[in-house]
Amino acid sequence: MASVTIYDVAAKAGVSIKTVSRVMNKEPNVRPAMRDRVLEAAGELGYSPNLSARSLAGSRSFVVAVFVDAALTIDHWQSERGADYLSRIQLGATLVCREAGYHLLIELIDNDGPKVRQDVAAFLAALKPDGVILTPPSSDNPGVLETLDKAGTPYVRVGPERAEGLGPRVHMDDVAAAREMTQHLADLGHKRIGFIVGEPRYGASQARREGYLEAMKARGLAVADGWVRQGDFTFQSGLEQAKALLALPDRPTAIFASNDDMALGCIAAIAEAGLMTPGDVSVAGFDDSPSARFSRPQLTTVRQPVAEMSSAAAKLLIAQSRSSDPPERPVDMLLPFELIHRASTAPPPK
Amino acid sequence: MASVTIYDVAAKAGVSIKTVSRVMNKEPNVRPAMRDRVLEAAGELGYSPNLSARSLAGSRSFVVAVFVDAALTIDHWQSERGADYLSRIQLGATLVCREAGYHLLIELIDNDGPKVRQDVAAFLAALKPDGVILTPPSSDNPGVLETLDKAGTPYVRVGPERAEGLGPRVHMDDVAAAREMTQHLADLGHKRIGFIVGEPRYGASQARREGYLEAMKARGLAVADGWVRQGDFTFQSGLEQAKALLALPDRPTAIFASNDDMALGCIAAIAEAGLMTPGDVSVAGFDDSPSARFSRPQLTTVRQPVAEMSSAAAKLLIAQSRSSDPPERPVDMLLPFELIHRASTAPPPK
DNA sequence: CTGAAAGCGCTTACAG
DNA sequence: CTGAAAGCGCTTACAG
Repeated sequence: MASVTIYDVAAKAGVSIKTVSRVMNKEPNVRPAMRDRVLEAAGELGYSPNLSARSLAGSRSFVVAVFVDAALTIDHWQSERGADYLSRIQLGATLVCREAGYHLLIELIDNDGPKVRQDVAAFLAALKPDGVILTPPSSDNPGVLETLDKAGTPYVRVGPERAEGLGPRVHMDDVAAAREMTQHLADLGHKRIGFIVGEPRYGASQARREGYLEAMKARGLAVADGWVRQGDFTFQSGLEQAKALLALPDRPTAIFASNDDMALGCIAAIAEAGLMTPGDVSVAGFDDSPSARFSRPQLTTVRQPVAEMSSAAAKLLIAQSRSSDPPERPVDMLLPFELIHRASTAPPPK
Repeated sequence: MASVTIYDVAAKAGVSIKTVSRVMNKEPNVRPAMRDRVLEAAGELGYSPNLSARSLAGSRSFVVAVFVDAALTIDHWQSERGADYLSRIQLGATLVCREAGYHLLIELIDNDGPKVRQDVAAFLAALKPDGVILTPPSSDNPGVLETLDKAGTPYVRVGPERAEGLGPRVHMDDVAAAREMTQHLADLGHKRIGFIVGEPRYGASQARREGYLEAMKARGLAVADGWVRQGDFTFQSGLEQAKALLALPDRPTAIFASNDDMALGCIAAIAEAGLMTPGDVSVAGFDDSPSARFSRPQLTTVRQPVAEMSSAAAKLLIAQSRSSDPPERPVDMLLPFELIHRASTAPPPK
């Protein structure tokens, strides 16, 4: 019960606590013999430095925080929708933290609340995390960013929409991904390709639409009235918008939905209309969510490097906290996406 | 940058730091006028007590940890399967923590590793969390439980398999849930009901099989050879075992899969065999995962109170950390499941 | 109801 | 290469 402290280890090893501290922190200037003696004593005693004491006395807390939007989280809970994006964010970050002896803290943020700045400032003052990983929409929240800057807490923005000059970011190219997926459909021979836009509050929604429009233009394909439809990232919206697309006089032979949930809705709508995917209508999604492989046919989609982005963010923050160097050149990591070709896309019917 | 400390607030309010401390901790014995003065000073200064200092000097850390299995986590990542269970665990706990001013830490545990005890002991010594939420299989890991007991750290086991006498637990009745689902199928008129068992390492797998067998027996329904098949909770295993069931001479008219992923595999297998769900074969799942509503037909399944279990666990731990009372009578909370009737189950074909 | 003193377990300068 | 002193920002007894 009574914890083992640095004094116990120092006494057992017959050295000063400062030497124990040096060994535990892998600082130089300790003779190998001393080091071994300390390590042995620490091992026998089962000593593990108290993080609070380290944090209070020193400049590091060994804690990395992830800011997650509170409203989105509650929404996911209530709607029983998946939280796949956040799971992946956490997986990537947790693994990196663990390897480095850091700990990951999940912090819920009211991005739209009137007290975001206060909340964030209070959190930073209380916890003094060595770094913060910002997930959307915190990644673009000026109040959050400024508060972090003011506190001098390093952070990395994951998948932000607004460009540079706003602090380090790790992201992927949504425009290019949507462009390539549209090209894939065009390459299969589709000329009439419909598109379902995602929830407008997410910057990614606009980026994906842009990529679609660019590719259509580049291939000289017309975008007829009613082919670009507004969804909201839910299965239901995909179902409805696909129905609308199928009801069009000159209906598309392919539908590109901005995320997998909507794409699954499209497949359901196509089946309900008595048509086949991909025989009559091809469907492409975006995300590579778990359900993309459980659908029949399996979904052609875009794999986002979500876990990789958060791993990269965690690594950056940990490296920075270790070196305490000035944040060198501005970080701007672009991670590659991947087109996953599965069974939901095929050439259009003859 | 330079943090606001308790001394700044005390100076500004013209009181001692002890009084500030009393106000911040809502301790009694402070005159309302004093309290107001302190609160005002704290507000103007934007003061937020340093958690490390609080933890070091006091007996609370305001941190609740969730133990998550490392291997499972890595597995989920690599297989790109969902981590729905863990998401729900976290959602429930995070919300409660935030409301109470606590912080949630995710800690990866090597449940099968040779150093679990050491790892856990080191974590507890370093972080001194006020409580730990154990998710399966940590909930049943003797090494983990004993280490927590030895350190005197309060914990709650979520969904453990082994019964009482092993510390507080919050769980649901898997046997009853499987029994009721089987009864539901029998009530629809099914007499030939197949069952797909889950990954054997999970205690829930056995419990669900037991519930199925109990209900079959109670209804006087025979369980023919080959009707109980071993799966592993993956879509693929559900697909394969359903194929095997459908190939049986006297094939079942209903299949009850131990989780939704396998149930979705069943639906796929039924379609591949040229049959209809539920027209020819009914399918029931277990979990109410997000994809249960994206499938066609939508899945009849069991909703587990996962978020509710972790909320309850977090509440218990926070209450205990606040009162520092002896852990009263042993906690054993049984939370209700819910049968979700959707479209994948119907009477058997005439 | 209020406060002065001691101490939590470390790291940070600073000496030698 | 090693160590003695001071201090991080709080809470815990203990006085009054």
